[in-house]
Amino acid sequence: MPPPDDTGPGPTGPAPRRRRLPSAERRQEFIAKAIDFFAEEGFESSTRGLAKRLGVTQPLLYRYFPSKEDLISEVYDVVYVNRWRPEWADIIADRERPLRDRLNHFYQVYTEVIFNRQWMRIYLFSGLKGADINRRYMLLVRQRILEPVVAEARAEFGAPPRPATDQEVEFAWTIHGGIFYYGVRDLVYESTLSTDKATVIEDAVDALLSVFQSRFSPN
Amino acid sequence: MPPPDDTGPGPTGPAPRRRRLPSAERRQEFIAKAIDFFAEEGFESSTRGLAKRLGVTQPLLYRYFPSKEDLISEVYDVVYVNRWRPEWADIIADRERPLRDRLNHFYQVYTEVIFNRQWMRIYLFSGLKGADINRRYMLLVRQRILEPVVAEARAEFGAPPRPATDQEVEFAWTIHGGIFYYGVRDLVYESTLSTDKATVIEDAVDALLSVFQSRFSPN
DNA sequence: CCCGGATGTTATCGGTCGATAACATAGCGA
DNA sequence: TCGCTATGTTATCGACCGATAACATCCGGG
Repeated sequence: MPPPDDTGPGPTGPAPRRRRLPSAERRQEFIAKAIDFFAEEGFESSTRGLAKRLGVTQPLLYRYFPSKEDLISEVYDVVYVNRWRPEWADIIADRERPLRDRLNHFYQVYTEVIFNRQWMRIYLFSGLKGADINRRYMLLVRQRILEPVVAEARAEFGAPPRPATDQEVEFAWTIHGGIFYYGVRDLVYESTLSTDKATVIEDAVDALLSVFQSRFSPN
Repeated sequence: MPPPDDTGPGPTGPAPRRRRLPSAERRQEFIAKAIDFFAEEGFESSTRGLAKRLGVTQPLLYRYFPSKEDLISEVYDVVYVNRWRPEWADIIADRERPLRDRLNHFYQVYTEVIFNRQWMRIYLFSGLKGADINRRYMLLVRQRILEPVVAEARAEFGAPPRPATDQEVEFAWTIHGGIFYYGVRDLVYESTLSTDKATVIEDAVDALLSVFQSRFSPN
């Protein structure tokens, strides 16, 4: 007494044929699921595994992407490029508010984007693969986030404007990396973290400000 | 005019047989090279690639390790367990010296161990594989390093001794993670870092102390 | 000197990989 | 409704994977 065939015409027909989708939608679907898949299994995982998760056959992937590496490149683009928000820089530069508020606000919304398992794992996997996309991403962080943060700290504490020194940027990296690593411990290493994100950010911002204050403050 | 055979008897004999080594030494050699190999290529790389790098045939590995996964476990042991120095805790606890000196000294010697490409990459690879060895390592860091650091900061700034709160440990993690991430950027992402390690550590320790001072200091 | 176990190698198995070719059919325009 | 093309599938290729079996040789103890 076999269960009724969902779509097939015959008795357990040749295969329940998949509904056909326009090319653009299929691509989107493939990339979205590929992010999940590669984030979980790593980029060395098989295209067959991905196809299975998509409910399609493996050769179909090759109609949409010339090679596995091309698919991975598109994954990078969606994760790194598309999720960057230009308005983050505005939050940091908004001198209507105290710098502490701005930094807390920035890290709050920034971590809303990067503190998810897919983003974190894709980032770590691609870095280990040697993809220079990570270096480009870090250059973006330095230029759009950290150097502005140093400049704003100078202004906040009454120091004359001057380009951020390497040492100052490096310290901003340390705080930034500390927050980032909190996300890694939570989402990749799955440590059970008892302190909430907002508090961690506030303490990190505290640390950044108190060091920059002692460096930049005229008194 | 063929070059003289190094060891083989015949004219380009069947294969220049590899010198035989006692079992223990061979094992050591295999594990040491496996650390290099897997650190560079990832744990998904083939045992044939490793054997090639070792100059032996691939099945020989299986005389020394029952499976690839067993070999990887030994790699973990050597990297994580054997390189941990119990005396690190002594540096932190030595109240003869100012806490700032102790922390700078500790992070100086700690990073001498973990700031190398093999350690960093093995750590990141194993974490992404879901190996709970990372969670155990982080527990070690928390108990042997971070909780003592918080306790010493309490003592240094005249606060009554009390178990470190989660929030305090989490802040110590942020600073610790910031230093760690400096190593990742240097050795894994191969960013060209212009500020030297000692300065980065000093600034990070500054940040830790100034925040704990404002929390613990009685005045 | 010789023999037997330890230390290696060659050969190979079944499975999986990325990628391609050949074939099938859904579904839209004429 | 017919037919053509885009969207799928099945079948398969050559390479590589972890692992095992069978064979070869070094070398020390008697």
